[in-house]
Amino acid sequence: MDSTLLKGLTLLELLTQSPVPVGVSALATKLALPKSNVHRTLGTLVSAGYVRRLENGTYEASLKVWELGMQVMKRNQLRRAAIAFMHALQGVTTETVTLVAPDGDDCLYIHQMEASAPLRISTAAGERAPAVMTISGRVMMAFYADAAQRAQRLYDAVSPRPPFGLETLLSDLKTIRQNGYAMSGSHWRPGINSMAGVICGPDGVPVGAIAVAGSKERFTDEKMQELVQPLLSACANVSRALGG
Amino acid sequence: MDSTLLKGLTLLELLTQSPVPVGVSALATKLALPKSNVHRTLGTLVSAGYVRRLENGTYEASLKVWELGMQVMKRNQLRRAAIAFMHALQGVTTETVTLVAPDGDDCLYIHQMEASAPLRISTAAGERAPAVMTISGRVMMAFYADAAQRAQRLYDAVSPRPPFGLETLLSDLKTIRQNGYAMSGSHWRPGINSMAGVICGPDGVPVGAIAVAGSKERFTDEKMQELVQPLLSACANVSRALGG
DNA sequence: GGCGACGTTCCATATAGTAGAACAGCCACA
DNA sequence: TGTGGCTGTTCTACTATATGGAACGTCGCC
Repeated sequence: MDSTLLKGLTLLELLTQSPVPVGVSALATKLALPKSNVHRTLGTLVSAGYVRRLENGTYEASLKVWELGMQVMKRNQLRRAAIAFMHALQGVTTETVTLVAPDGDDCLYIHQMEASAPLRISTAAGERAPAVMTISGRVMMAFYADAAQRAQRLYDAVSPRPPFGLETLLSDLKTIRQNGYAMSGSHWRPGINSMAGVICGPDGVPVGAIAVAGSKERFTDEKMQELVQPLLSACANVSRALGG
Repeated sequence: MDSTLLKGLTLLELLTQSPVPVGVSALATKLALPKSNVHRTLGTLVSAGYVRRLENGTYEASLKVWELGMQVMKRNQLRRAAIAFMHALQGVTTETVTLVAPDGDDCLYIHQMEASAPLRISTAAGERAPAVMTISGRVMMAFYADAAQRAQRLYDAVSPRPPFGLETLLSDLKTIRQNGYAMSGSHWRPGINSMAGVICGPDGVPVGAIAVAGSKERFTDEKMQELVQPLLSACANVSRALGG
């Protein structure tokens, strides 16, 4: 099943995750592969432009992966549909507005519009977090048809074990479903208030979420209450733009 | 030389460049490869998470490439060093500020801060353009030690043939070198005024450029003149932050 | 000066990818 | 309602291609 390709991709992933250039030996031990093998694979990755070889014989990922990735993101339906309405929402609040998509057990941070007073602590675009631990993830989970089963599966999958029980999660999801939006909790990052609404596709299945987050002191409960309607209408507009 | 890996990467590039999902046959003919081969390769790309198979048997690139690419970009030295000073520059002007890096014969658009009145026509982050055709590319070319040779090579490489002669380019570069910055031209995109300064690494070699661009009507010659000093100091600051 | 760890090169072996043919499903046109 | 031509997919014998151990040259450190 194309083990060579698979190995090359794994190698590329390792390099993209490494904060510093890596040598052949380190990569070889990490992949449990002979040095000569890794060396040749690195050679082809270099000749394809995905990896750069530094003068001291170490290797690092080039920007080619990023360039390809940006082409993909540029065409992303969710982002294209959401970006205008996010701008509008950004105009109403002064906090950080984030676009999130579900991806496996996690939610993936697609786009972020930083507040004028930027929120340094928050997760940035391109990162991911367990769905159970974020309001964005929760608001999406709440609106799946099989919400309860899915919640249990995701809850069991997350490690380390969350600081709350499964029952708490399930009742939270129920509340979210009733309200139509999710709020605060600050389970994921302490000191931060946040709220999120769900974006649904044509078939009513959650395909994304818009979240607003700010520091507890500035982004008070009152301000959040004022934002409920703008947030919900933004989400509704995006859902409609997607054909829902 | 790991032809399988090379082929898989080419396939991935094709998919990232395609605006719509593609079928096996189309990919096979484009790569001049047997269908069965492409089919198996697509299978491993899917199992690795880089490609998604749609229900109608067509394939499209997933966001995994983008996710990896964002990890690389997050660590990018140039971007990390420049972003704060770009923000400062953005505060002075109301136009679009762009960070550019040289990459082969092209310049690659690393980061873009949109103006309050956004400039829709300009090239976006993740895209690339021939160095000869942009002020950002020109300001970097002008400050290489072998500027003249490099200019000739890049001039000959670009197609279609530029609407200006090599002599014009060389004299332009000379002017740029004397001024310390590049201005306007609007060779690449008509109706747009633009200016750029160069960012140099520790060894004095150009490693990037900062460009400011706006519509001819709003971003007048006078406004550009006022921006020369802020732009140059921003570039100098970034160069210094890089150890230059 | 020599030990150890590094990146790199080489080459016989067999494994893993190749390519063609055959299959099954779909759609369009007659 | 066929039928022809297009999909994507499966299968298999073949051989070209990746494999991995051993040997090489080089650097830095004790």
